[in-house]
Amino acid sequence: MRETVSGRAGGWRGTDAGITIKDVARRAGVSITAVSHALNGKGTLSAATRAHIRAVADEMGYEADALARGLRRSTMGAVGLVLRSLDALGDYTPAGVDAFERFVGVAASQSLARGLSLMLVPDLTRPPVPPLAFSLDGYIVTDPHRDDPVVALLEKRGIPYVTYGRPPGRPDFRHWAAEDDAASARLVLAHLEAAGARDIALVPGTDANAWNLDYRQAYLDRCAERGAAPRIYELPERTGVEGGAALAGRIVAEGVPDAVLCLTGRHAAGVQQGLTARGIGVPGRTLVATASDSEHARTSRPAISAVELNPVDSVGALLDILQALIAGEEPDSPRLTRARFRARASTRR
Amino acid sequence: MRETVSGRAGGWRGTDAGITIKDVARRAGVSITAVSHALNGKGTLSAATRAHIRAVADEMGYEADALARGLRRSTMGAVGLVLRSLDALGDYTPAGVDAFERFVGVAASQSLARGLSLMLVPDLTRPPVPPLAFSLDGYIVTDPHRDDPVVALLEKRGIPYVTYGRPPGRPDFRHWAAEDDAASARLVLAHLEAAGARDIALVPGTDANAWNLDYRQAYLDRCAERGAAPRIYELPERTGVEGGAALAGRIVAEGVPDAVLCLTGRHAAGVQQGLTARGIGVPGRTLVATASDSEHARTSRPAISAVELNPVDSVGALLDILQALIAGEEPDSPRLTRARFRARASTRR
DNA sequence: GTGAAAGCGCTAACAC
DNA sequence: GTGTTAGCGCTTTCAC
Repeated sequence: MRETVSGRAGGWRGTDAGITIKDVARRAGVSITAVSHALNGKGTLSAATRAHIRAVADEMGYEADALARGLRRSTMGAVGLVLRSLDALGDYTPAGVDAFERFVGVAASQSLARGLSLMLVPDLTRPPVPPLAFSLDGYIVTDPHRDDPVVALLEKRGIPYVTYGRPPGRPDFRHWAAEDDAASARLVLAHLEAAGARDIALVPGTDANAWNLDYRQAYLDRCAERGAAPRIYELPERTGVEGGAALAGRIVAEGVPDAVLCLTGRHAAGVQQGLTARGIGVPGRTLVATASDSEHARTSRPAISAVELNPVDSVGALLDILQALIAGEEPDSPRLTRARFRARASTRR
Repeated sequence: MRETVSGRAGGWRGTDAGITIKDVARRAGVSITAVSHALNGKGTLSAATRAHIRAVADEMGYEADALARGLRRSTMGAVGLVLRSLDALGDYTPAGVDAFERFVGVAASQSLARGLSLMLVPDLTRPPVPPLAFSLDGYIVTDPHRDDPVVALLEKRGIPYVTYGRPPGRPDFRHWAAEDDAASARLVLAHLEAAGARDIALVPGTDANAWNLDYRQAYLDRCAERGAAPRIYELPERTGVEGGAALAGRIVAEGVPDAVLCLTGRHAAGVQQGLTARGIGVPGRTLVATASDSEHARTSRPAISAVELNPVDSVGALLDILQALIAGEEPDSPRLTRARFRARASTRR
């Protein structure tokens, strides 16, 4: 049947394209195997045949069908991105949480530069599971928490994945990259101390991801060093600005600290609001800083000092690792990147 | 061969999963045809068989392979997103251009809610073309410009697509949605007039997309109505804040207008900076506003009044249309959504 | 009402 | 060196 242009796009969708390997083979006067080998640099073909086939294929504008190729156990040229923090938040577009939007943008552009497409995938463990989910070449999972089911699923399926932020409780897992949170924490704390703060309160989130855990540990270490009593106020990420504002009351009631370090920008904005509303001046009476820069931090008055993540380097490292894994190589990992501290008015004395 | 669990994941990747239709068929004691029909609601099966097959499939955790299914001309459950403005900018993560990051986030979350995956795809007309690009069910193309090659390619391929913003020069094309730019333009202009502005300059970008064109037209209409002389300063989008700052010199040289309306937030921030640097007070001496809210607009001092886009409604409309197209139905389109004007200090008298 | 069989476009053994 | 052939997992005629 069908002796003209064969294939899906031929009789299926449009008018053009849908040129198949068959068409190229016929036109080049060779077998489809030859075409496949020529275009994939496999097998043993004479340089001449190879060149000829390539020329014909180019001329016809042939593009191998990714589906058929994928079906044959090759790779799809696409990786998935799962944002666990947003899964946890239950909202994929929370206002003012631009760190993730930036991460997505950077991930998309860098994937592209490496010839990969990026597919945004929601929590893989909850239906409806996106059809292509298990056909992707690999995954980037951001901020997995302890015993993360998404990680477990990928593991079970044998799908290569890397995590942005070490998966807590998995000391043997090495395929991750992240900013050096412990170093960032020391940086902020040193800055606060330099501004005269001694009694520093920490406001971490409740997700059990490496970010929360590592900051907390660095904070505790510092307290131990200084002989200071730790003051930790856990606050669920989802409570946002309001949660921070409400928490300010409790903090004040227990004695105004010299500084408050909030892990999320929204909490920091809320805490600062709450403090100010209670007559506690920032940075006059106490300092406020956040471990993740966000629009809320930048637009608060005074502007809130913040650790600015480094999505460009982190995504680059993650893709390096992931591509190595997909290629079956042993990646050089984990990799730590450097975040920057942005001193703003909220900690300026 | 292979009488255990067959299939790709079986002998290919992991340990688990990769349950194929064959496995289900064997376990249910029926043919694979029966399984296919039962699970897709096709063919003529007895209710009992159907139910039994479904039960077995569920129990086994069977998920049809999207690749194989796609190969057989079904749908992939995934749509592509092409951001033309960013293609034009040559930078997928420009600082402060958060409108697109928001759009991506909203598009991802809403697609998910409809059981679609979203794949970010770069300029389809430039190699390397992402392998899956032509296998996707449809596309959302944002801000296509006149004679857009991406649109032409999709058209030629017969791939369903919708555009965010009318494709200029294609009056017959109806599969688009967007904020009502003309209405937004009138809103801003009316606001500026209410603040006493009579001589208003317009700073559009140079991309020939509907957004630039429609604002310009609305502006010209207003000038005609009022008998005012139009003052238009075209400025390439990519020039960003610096471009705006530089332009301010030219604007001042030609006489300080009562107000400047910039289409991009970065231009507005730059123009305001440039004006201020030249001793032209904002909002004292002249007003500044932008047609697209951005971080630059919000964080400028004074904060710049801006039209805030409505990605939630727009993306919803786009997906409605796209899903209808994919289903072969005639969609209800085009659809206009409502943007909001945010009055800020830069236009407050 | 049910199932055998023919592919979708491609890759990879394995002959020639 | 090159081509034949057997599938990947699925959908879909078309016999039974």
